Amino acid sequence: MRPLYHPSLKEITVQGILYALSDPVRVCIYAELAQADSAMNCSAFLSNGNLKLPKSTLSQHFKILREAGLIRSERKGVELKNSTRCQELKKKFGPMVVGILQAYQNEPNESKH
Amino acid sequence: MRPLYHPSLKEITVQGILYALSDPVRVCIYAELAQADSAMNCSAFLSNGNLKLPKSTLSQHFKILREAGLIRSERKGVELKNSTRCQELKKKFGPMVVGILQAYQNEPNESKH
DNA sequence: CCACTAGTTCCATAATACTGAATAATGGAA
DNA sequence: TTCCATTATTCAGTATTATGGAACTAGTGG
Repeated sequence: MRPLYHPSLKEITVQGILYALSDPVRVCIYAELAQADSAMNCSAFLSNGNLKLPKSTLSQHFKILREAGLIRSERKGVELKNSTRCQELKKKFGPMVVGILQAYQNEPNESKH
Repeated sequence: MRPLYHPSLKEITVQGILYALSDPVRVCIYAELAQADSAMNCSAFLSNGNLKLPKSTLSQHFKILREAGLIRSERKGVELKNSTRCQELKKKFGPMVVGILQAYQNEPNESKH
């Protein structure tokens, strides 16, 4: 298995972030990670109420979030612990990412969780 | 030709906006419209330096921006005058859209224009 | 070593996007 | 009005990208 690639802050682009968050599943994952007080592993989303996706699809979504620079994934034994890189991103992109999260979380959308 | 559809503020969603801005061409168009002091028509982007796309493709991109609620297009004779709906969106989504624009425009990316 | 769990990779299928060509709509000139 | 130039949209074929089941890799514990 290949090592997990995390882009450096320099390599992260607005475009990459927007692309990663353009998918409903990925915003949902990201928003949940942002709200969580500790790192979550991928399989926490396997039967997570609204998200009913096979693990191969989830794995792909996590990869896209990771390679866009939105999340950090650390191996802990057999599982991956995922957390957001919000603080880092704030330094580079200002209020963009938090703005997206807030707008998403304020939205009166019932199919979110 | 069908009439141009513009969603009402209520119908505009974070997800729709993120999807619309997930494409490099569309962010480019949107950023340029946001910077322009007057409405621009579609064909202004036909041979606009970095954007070298057929008009059918551009037309599709404008449609997506419009139906996501990001821009407003008004027919003026044979052309369309496009402008952003930034002010409206600010009311509903707070700093999200402006945050995206600022981050995009601050980015030291040479292939933007 | 074997079984179990967590994620990843592969690949066939499904869904989207791109774009040249045809079409529609408008305005102006003859 | 009729014709023509201009602007933008629609259509259809092709190309690109996403999805998800099956096979696989890796770590952990018995």
